[in-house]
Amino acid sequence: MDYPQSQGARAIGARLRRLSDAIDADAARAYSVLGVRFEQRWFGVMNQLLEREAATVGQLAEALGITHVSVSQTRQSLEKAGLVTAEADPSDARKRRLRLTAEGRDMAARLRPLWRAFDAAAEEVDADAGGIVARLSELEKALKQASMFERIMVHLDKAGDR
Amino acid sequence: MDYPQSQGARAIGARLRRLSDAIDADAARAYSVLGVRFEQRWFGVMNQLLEREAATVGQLAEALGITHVSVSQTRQSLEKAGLVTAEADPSDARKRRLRLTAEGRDMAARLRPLWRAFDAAAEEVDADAGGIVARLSELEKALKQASMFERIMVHLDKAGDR
DNA sequence: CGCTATTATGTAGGTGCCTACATATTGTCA
DNA sequence: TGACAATATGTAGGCACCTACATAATAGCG
Repeated sequence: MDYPQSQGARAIGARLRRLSDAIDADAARAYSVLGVRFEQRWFGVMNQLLEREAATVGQLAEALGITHVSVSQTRQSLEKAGLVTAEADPSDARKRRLRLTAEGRDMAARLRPLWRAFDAAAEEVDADAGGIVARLSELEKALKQASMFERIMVHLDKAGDR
Repeated sequence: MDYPQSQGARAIGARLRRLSDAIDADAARAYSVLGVRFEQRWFGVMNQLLEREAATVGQLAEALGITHVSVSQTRQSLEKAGLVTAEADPSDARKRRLRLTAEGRDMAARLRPLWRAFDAAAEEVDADAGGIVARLSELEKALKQASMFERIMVHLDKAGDR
């Protein structure tokens, strides 16, 4: 038994990160094997742009559940790679409308089999891990109901009572 | 239902990361409320040094399940903060022996109640999320048995057969 | 219409980990 | 004993996100 496991619940944050990093690294490796330069964070944005053709930074952020800053930064590297274009929205100069370029669409088509394989691998792993995905949903819900910070503070106050 | 949940298993890596980041941020906030400057990554190293008094970079890396590079970098910021000292091992000049300083011990003592509160909060969340910690262990085991990369490749080959 | 509040997105710097590569030390073997 | 393999740790750069702060545009109100 290694350290994270020996620590029970306390190492949960660290374990989540390491699992995430491991999965990301494996995905990167898969792209690399196909000879494709691809940033993992592009997937969410590209997938959304495939589904809806155009979207603003804010819309993507909301849809993906990340900050607008992350979307903005991702957008910049996507543009640099020629996969996405960004233009001001006609009805509101603050908004930037993002679209896949033809090259972006080609890339997505090319990666479709790989993304399918990702899906299959992920479902397999979910089954092997006793339904981790449903548990993640529950964890997200639990933290939305009461954040770790709030919980920590409650226990800290209790300790202070002694 | 937001995007990560709507994507089922495929967004597992991203979800793990976001949960991890959220928990880290909450922990950071708790330290901040106590007026303590503390890096989350210090916890694992400091806890080990409390338990065993001295340890090498390699030992800590193995115990914590992270790379020696991460330990080395953490050690450097801990030293800079005056919480840890590092000296060459008497029996092997390559090895660096790390120890908590008196200041490091004081810091740990001071944080004990907070770490206790972390533990309690984490166990609470584990219970609320239907035993996520055990599922994480199963996920770790599943990925050790067959990595995401290997699984992706298997499915990719299958797709190629069509 | 002018002012203020709100909204949209960008810049800067940071987090905790990783891989690739590098250097120095120790161990082993002929 | 010397050469080479193995071991220990460090440097550099990267990843995908975050918060704080900033600027510009729009909405709303008197």
